[in-house]
Amino acid sequence: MGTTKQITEKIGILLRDSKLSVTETRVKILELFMKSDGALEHSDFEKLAGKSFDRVTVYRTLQTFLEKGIIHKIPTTDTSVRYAVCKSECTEHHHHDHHVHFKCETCGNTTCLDETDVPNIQLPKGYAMHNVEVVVNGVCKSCK
Amino acid sequence: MGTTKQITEKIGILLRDSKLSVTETRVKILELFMKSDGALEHSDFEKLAGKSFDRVTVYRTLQTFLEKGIIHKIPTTDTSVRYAVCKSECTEHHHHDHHVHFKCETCGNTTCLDETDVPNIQLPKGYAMHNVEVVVNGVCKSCK
DNA sequence: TGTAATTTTGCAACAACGTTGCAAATAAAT
DNA sequence: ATTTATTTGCAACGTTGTTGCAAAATTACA
Ligand SMILES: [Mn+2]
Ligand SMILES: [Mn+2]
Ligand SMILES: [Zn+2]
Ligand SMILES: [Zn+2]
Repeated sequence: MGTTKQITEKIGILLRDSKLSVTETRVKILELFMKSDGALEHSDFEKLAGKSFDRVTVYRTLQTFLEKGIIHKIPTTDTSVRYAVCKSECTEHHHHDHHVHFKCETCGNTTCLDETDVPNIQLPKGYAMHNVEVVVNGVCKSCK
Repeated sequence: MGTTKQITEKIGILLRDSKLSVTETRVKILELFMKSDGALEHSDFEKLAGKSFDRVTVYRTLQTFLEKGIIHKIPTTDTSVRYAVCKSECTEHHHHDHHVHFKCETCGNTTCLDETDVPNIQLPKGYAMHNVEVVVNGVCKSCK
């Protein structure tokens, strides 16, 4: 994962590549993503970072990152929205997160299984497939 | 699908089988589920049924149906929660909705593809799988 | 069928979440 | 360094979801 300094530098490059100004909030939020091993939801940022930035700013920042292909959403069955950082293949114009997500019923963490590809699905005739989301529920490695 | 009278009768049986009182609200909500071809979310009931029942009652009714295995949730990437009626195999103690869900990007409808089984997933070592949720995004038959 | 016991509903009040407009602060461009 | 463009924080507001409680409806039972 690298030192804090390396991470900060990496984040600066990532933001500039996405044509985004490098601001304290954006850097801090990306740091939290990179230091966390699971997906994060909106309320996590207030918990993890204290009240160091405004709720509104967090909403706007996540929205911007989403549009730029820096983070992606993960489906849930509750009213929360979870986000995780994308791999380098994602761009402003196209997301490529073809991996499986795992939700641990014990610790509650949601993680990207980057090495686990989503399988082929055979749809009924007449349906056009654009992308497939897979979320596996169970018990994760750490909780077993 | 049957006549309205047949549906009402079916709903009465379903409720009694689940050891639930047969109330106007419950019958009405199940009717809306059965007459809709897609999944419904909370706000749909207020739209479809006018203000004929209270918001709180809808929340409580959906919660009850969920616990009794009458409906199941479908994952989303926004703050909504979608529900659809279960097939007969689901019980109070165990859900068996091993089918794929489809979200149409054109009409916005989410449907259960009851005939499309969720595929096998090979998880990394150390993970225990309990169940798999699959949501396919694309364009549905009617919108094509 | 009538009455008592149980369950469900609707209301009020509240808390949490999410959005918008706008002025002040910050970052980028020159 | 100054100007220009972007981002942030605040206030205000609307929406969504929760809880306690009394009234109403349903069920159980005589
Ligand atoms: Mn992911
Ligand atoms: Mn379904
Ligand atoms: Zn875990
Ligand atoms: Zn459609």
